[in-house]
Amino acid sequence: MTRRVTSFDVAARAGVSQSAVSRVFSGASASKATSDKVREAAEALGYRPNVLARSLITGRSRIIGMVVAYLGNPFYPDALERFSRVFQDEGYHTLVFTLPEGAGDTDTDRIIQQMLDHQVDGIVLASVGLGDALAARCEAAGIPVVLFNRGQAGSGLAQVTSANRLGGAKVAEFLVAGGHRRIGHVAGWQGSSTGRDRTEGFVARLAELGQEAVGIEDGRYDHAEAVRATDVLVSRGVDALFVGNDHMAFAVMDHLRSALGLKIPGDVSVVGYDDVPMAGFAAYDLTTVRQPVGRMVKATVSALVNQIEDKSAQAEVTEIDGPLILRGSARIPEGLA
Amino acid sequence: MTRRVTSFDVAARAGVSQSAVSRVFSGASASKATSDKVREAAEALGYRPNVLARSLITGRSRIIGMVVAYLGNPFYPDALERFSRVFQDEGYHTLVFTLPEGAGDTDTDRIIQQMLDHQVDGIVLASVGLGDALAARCEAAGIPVVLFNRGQAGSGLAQVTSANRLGGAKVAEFLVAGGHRRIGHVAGWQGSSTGRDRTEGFVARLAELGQEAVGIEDGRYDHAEAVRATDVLVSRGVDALFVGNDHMAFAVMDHLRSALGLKIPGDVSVVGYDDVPMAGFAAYDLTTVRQPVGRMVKATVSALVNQIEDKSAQAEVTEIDGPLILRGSARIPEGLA
DNA sequence: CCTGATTTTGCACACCTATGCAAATCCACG
DNA sequence: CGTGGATTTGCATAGGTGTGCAAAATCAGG
Repeated sequence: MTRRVTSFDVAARAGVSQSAVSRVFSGASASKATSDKVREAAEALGYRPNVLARSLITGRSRIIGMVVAYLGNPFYPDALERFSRVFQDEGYHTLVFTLPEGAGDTDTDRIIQQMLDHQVDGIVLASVGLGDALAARCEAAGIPVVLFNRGQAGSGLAQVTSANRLGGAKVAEFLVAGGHRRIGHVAGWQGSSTGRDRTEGFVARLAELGQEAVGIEDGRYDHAEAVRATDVLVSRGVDALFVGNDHMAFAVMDHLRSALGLKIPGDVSVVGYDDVPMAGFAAYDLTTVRQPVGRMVKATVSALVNQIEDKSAQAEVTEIDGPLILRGSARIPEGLA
Repeated sequence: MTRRVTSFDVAARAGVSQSAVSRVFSGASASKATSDKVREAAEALGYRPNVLARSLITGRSRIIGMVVAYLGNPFYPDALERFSRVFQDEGYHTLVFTLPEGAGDTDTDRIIQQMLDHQVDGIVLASVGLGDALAARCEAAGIPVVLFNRGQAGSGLAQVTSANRLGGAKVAEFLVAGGHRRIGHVAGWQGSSTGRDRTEGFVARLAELGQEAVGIEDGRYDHAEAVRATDVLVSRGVDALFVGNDHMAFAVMDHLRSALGLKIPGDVSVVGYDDVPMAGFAAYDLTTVRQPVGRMVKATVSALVNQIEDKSAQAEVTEIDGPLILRGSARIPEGLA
């Protein structure tokens, strides 16, 4: 295999110095004349700047570390695909880090170390399941971080979520307006801010409307747990269930229909959260609160890039509102179409 | 922020030369004595070798380029997550490249160029939707490539697939044994080897059993196309459908039940391909051929790593057999439990 | 203790680009 | 043409590691 073409080769051919070549390709000042000569020579030789050498000296890799924990919930692959695309458009690339199932401190440390090794310019933490420790250490390492779909109160970290409290409230209003009087809640993991916020907004609005949940069970964003929670709530005679995310809602609906023989929404109305593509499939036809993935991703990227390019930029906290999508899994109040 | 700790700092503290430090950390020969001194000093200073500098000089980045096109089919996120994990264990990392929807040659070239820029050590092409051009150019660039879940006859490229022909044959046997006599096929994209192979195996076995498909329609691995195909086949009075992958099978089942009011498997049996997690959900309970993702991923990684570490290693072509998973979406022949 | 074979070590350079600094060039104006 | 100021250019070095080569150290054996 032939040797790589370097900036020296281009310089020689263009009759200028290596630094001139460097300046042309890094966008620094250069006269029209040399710029033209350099570009022509580069074109002829097939020259491309060596990203590694460039990163070595500038200390910027144009690589983003993306930490994910569980792609089984289809919300995340969707987000990941968009992230990759948007970052690509911004001239960054996405290095994926996967945290093992029951990730302990050792694993966390190893991941961080690996990200530091690769000198990632920024980090996206894209999973509610990631412990606070990880975020704290990234922060400590001096690398810009944005939490995606996950908050952390008082941490001073940038974060992008949907309007979870508001979303929970919308569901409460919708179910009450639908005439439900025995409402249960299979909550998102209460160890996560998204889970807690949705639950809080839901409960608060319910109270304002003069109702109280028949029961609240933590589904931990897990299929088996959600099924267990469903059993508990059904035994208390619920006529509607607000489920902490779509992924659990599918398990809940399956269980209600197949194992318990209940009709949806005849016997029980079900409302989810996320509006993943599958929610629109006829088999579920799930009424749910949409998380606007596209806008959330764009906001995350822009917040991160801001922090990278202007280290003094302070951490933004963004909340994006999403609509309640009406489908067939929950009784629809009269006059709402 | 404080300056990075370099191998010189460690050398100074350990009372040896920088090259000694380098040798210790790159596993070259070094006496026990210096090795100990160096490790101790490194520990004390918190030294870690600079990956960029190392890559710059060795020309090996320990980064794998992973090209994906569509994560909407849950088979791929599952694979991606496993890839990331297995590569991590092997000391590699995964840089994700996303190909836009209707990717033309321009996009393809750009992706390749970016992978070359980052000097990836190897490439995994993980999507049936990727054109042959991409694979050819990676090959031409002299970078080891493995096709995942995708073949390319006579290309000389390494590839890992499931036993698609055999899988198709299994479905044919199963449906015929189940007493079906009007069998239709919503095929996987016939522009891909996986799609073609499954169809071929299916058709051939059907012929051996003295039957012929009532109709074969290309579903192109797309929801809308699959629905269209279903309409065509139902109009010909099918009593069973073999669908080219689970992702389409869900759309087919939704359409059969909701739009056409047919019972599964009462009126029509449905069999899919992949056995993605969702296939086990009660709402679909899909009988399907399992693609053993775990083993396929391991085989892919091992084939790629082999090629990277021994450039003369020839491209392996691996086919992994997977079982037919019996569930409730298709009539089960007597005596098969 | 000496010799030859073997291992370990240090020196110096290569990898390729960005950038501070000073010299050189350019431009406009008197 | 001369002068001051603004731009452009080249020189030299930094960024941190791996590695060929020769010198030094170690070891075994007589």
